[in-house]
Amino acid sequence: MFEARIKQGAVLKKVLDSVKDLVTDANFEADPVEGFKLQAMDSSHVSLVSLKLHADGFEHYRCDRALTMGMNLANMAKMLKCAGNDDAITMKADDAGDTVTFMFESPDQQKISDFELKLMDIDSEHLGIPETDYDVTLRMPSVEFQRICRDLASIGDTVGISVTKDGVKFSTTGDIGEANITVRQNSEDDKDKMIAIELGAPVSLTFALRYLNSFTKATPLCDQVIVRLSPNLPVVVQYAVTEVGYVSYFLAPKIEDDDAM
Amino acid sequence: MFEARIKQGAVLKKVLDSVKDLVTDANFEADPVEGFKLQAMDSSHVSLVSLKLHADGFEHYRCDRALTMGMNLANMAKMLKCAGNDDAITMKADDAGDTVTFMFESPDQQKISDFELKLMDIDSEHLGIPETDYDVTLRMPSVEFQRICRDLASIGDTVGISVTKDGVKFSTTGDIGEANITVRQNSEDDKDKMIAIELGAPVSLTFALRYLNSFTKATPLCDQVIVRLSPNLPVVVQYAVTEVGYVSYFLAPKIEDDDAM
DNA sequence: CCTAAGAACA
DNA sequence: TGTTCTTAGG
Repeated sequence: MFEARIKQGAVLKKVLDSVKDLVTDANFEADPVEGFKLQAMDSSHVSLVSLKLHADGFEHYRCDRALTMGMNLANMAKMLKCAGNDDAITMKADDAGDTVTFMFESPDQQKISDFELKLMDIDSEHLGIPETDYDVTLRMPSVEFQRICRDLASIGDTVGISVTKDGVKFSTTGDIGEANITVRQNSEDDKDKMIAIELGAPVSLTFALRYLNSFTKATPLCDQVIVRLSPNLPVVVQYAVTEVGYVSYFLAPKIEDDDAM
Repeated sequence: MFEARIKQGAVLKKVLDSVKDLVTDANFEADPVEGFKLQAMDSSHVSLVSLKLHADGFEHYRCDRALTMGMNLANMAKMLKCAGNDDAITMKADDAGDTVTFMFESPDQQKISDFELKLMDIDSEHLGIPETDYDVTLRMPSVEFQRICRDLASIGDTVGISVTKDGVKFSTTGDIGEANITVRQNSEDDKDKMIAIELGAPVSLTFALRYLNSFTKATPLCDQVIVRLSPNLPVVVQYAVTEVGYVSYFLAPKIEDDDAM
């Protein structure tokens, strides 16, 4: 028996919106201790998404034993769209069942819905997510990161990210020309606008913008995004799910990276 | 000679928006006593719409003798869109003419427009609208009814509506799973949010969501919708046109209904 | 917060 | 031309 209730249903809706464009089918894992999580590669097997919602992030969480639930994320998202933004959402599944139920309760309890989604068998490839210290940890407003990735994608296909202690330079080149966007570290009072760089060593790497732009679907989740970089390692783009967990994306750098900033 | 003036032109615009998606061409009837009305089947001949605007709902109403005016509703809507929402609208037609004129007057009389629409000959099939007492009369916020029909249509094609004295359950089934939405009767102070059930006997019927979703195009007309149900009879979905009349829709139930709630 | 209308994209 | 996304309004 698995049952988890989140009061702010809008959070779960946003979480799903942030993964459904990247991954079509995936196994969710409900774990008695670790909570509710998902790890999957995108459909083209290039990038990787890791989602974790801690057990104690839920208003109520019960999971008798670990459960793997294979879902079509588009269909799951379709159902969650039927929840009002103020509704509480409860997910339920029997240990031996082949469905998961989403229950929506309006704040005044006047309207109660339950949506039952058929589960599917999905081969779960095991995914090696590197546990490392990164040379660079960058924090910046998630909307700003989204804007940069979107803007550069209109010029070129890849982005070079070069970080020094002063700032970050995002660069691209395309048929029509080239573009560089530099943002500086600040010590903003306003935490939402903060740009902070933790730097072990300067780093310069190149990534496919197409995937980064998919990652920014998670922008509505939180005000700040965290980007971690190390040479020859996948970049980590991480969004906090307020009070509940996080969504992280991983993308290997292009090898033909030039080290110059 | 027919001439009818309505001060709140926006009402007439909304009325037309609520029928034009369902019916392409139809005969309006102007009657000296009964007012301005329309009865028509939708283009696929499955559902039926009945619109009535009472003579005394108009600021001014003159109709020397009954007049049938065949109009293309899309074209009529196109013209009415040209009226400002605060404009007064006057409809005029000669007894022997083949056009109808819509005159729009801005509140300050600064702008006066008249649009002349060509009438067309339309075979008027006679429509039998059942005059009955219904087992169930359900009143609920029109936006909530709209939301339920839209949400369920993303899962399945038909909706089962089961009414007991406590509440109403809307259910559907589709390829990806199933869904149930239950709303409870309340005694809300706020009349707009009222959900009221008048129940002779419990009823359970099934309808095609496609048509119900067309009906909900009338949602902007008023805050509350009235749904009347009886076994083996078409459902009536009725929207009041404030102070002026109503728009009613009729749709026969699916026969393969199971009676269980 | 939710809807509807407009604008931009495919 | 149809669909989607964004924005403005209720």
